[in-house]
Amino acid sequence: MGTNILDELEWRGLIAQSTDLDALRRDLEGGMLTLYAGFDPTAPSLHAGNLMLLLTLRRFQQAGARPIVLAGGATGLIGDPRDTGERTLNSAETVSEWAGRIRGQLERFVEFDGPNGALVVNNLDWTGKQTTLEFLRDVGKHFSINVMLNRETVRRRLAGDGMSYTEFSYLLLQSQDYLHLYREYGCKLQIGGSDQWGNIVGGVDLIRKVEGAAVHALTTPLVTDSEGRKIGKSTGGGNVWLDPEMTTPYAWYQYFINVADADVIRYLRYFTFLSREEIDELQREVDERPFARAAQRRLAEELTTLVHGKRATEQVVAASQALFGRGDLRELDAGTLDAALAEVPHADVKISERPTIVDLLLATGLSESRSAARRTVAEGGAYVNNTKVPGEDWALGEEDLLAGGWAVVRRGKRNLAGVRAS
RNA sequence: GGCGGGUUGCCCGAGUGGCCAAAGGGAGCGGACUGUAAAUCCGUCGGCUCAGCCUACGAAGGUUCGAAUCCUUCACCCGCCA
Repeated sequence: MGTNILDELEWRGLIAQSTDLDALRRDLEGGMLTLYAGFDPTAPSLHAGNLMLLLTLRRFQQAGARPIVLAGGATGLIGDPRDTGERTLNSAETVSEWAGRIRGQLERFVEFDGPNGALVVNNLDWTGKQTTLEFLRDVGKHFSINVMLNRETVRRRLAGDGMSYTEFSYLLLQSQDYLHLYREYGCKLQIGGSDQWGNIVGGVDLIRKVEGAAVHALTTPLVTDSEGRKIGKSTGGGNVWLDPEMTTPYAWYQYFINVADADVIRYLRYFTFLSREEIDELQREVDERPFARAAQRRLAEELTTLVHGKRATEQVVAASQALFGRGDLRELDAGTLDAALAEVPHADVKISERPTIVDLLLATGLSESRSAARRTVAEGGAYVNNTKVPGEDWALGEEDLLAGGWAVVRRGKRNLAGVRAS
């Protein structure tokens, strides 16, 4: 069985911190290892940042381990403390709904068949019925306030606006989860992002104290781009979500095709299952022919296929080629335009109303307000069919229509939309 | 409960009666240069029926010709309390 999984993770750069790796290696060799990773429902969907951890779980499964994916129905009600400040509590209904949706997404990245088929659990199932007294006596007694106060996040928060008892307790809940999964399924490894290190070793300590067992912790690096932004934060600020309703497959693809040269090889290691040789080859491409963007294309295709499937990927690739290709838009036929523009925001307009460029930018959602649209035009950032629009009075006419009654509206270099005139 | 400090635009943060749609920084956005990259430079950055008007400096009310700035009340946050 795949005992070289740790070496694999190592060269991919997926190991940030760990407990005794040799001990983990021995456990991996000793039989089927069960491991888990938890995901809190803090939003209706997972985002690109969560994906790396999920894929790491999948790598372990491919190497013969049994993965447990945990949806944090309970922990999501409490909120993992972050440096920036106290979270706003979400209602129980909201968390429950989000947990359900996230659970559905989690299920897509692991296999359920076979001897090492995955398990999906929700920590509300064992935490929800626990009494406060049980919690305080059985779990709380094993945690030292002194140690907890020394945690990085806690210190930062105490130096700032403080922290509620609720969030302070989060560590105990997550630790208890690990203990529960150890007892129930013999789970001996928890993986998480490096910001989870404290929470994970909290569980490791708890298990040692109450069960006398040595279990493992492994974290993946927090992925930031070369500018220090978290992965999956689109330049607009919002997250890049797995849910196609929240981030279209086209937008997802575009996010990855725009990854900087300085980041793309790292991302290929983190997010794809390409071999070392294939990635080395792409590295050469980046070095020798950076303008070809071969690595970015591959990354975007792999990730779009992984999340949205092969068919959706073919469509967004075709759309991207049609819209970003050097060819003349007027040469595209109606079918190609229909397919391509279906992938980007689009709107219907009436040619008889002579919609101005401001109207088009607004209707397609490329601009958020008339002021913003006017500003864009004034700055020379508005284009129709790849031609710069001279002024805000410009209006769409019959002569501007492409096949199928389409016109391609663009804001800046890469924000595209379609308008269909009738 | 008492005392003290605080609440400004997406974020940080200056502003203590008019010159404030509000300094400065960050993020964002557009342009130039490029490779749908990075860096750099320039511009922009509440809304609208846009040389004007409307909304905005925790909330409500008040003083004043005029308030983010003064007064009152309220809410919330932070700190301290033998």
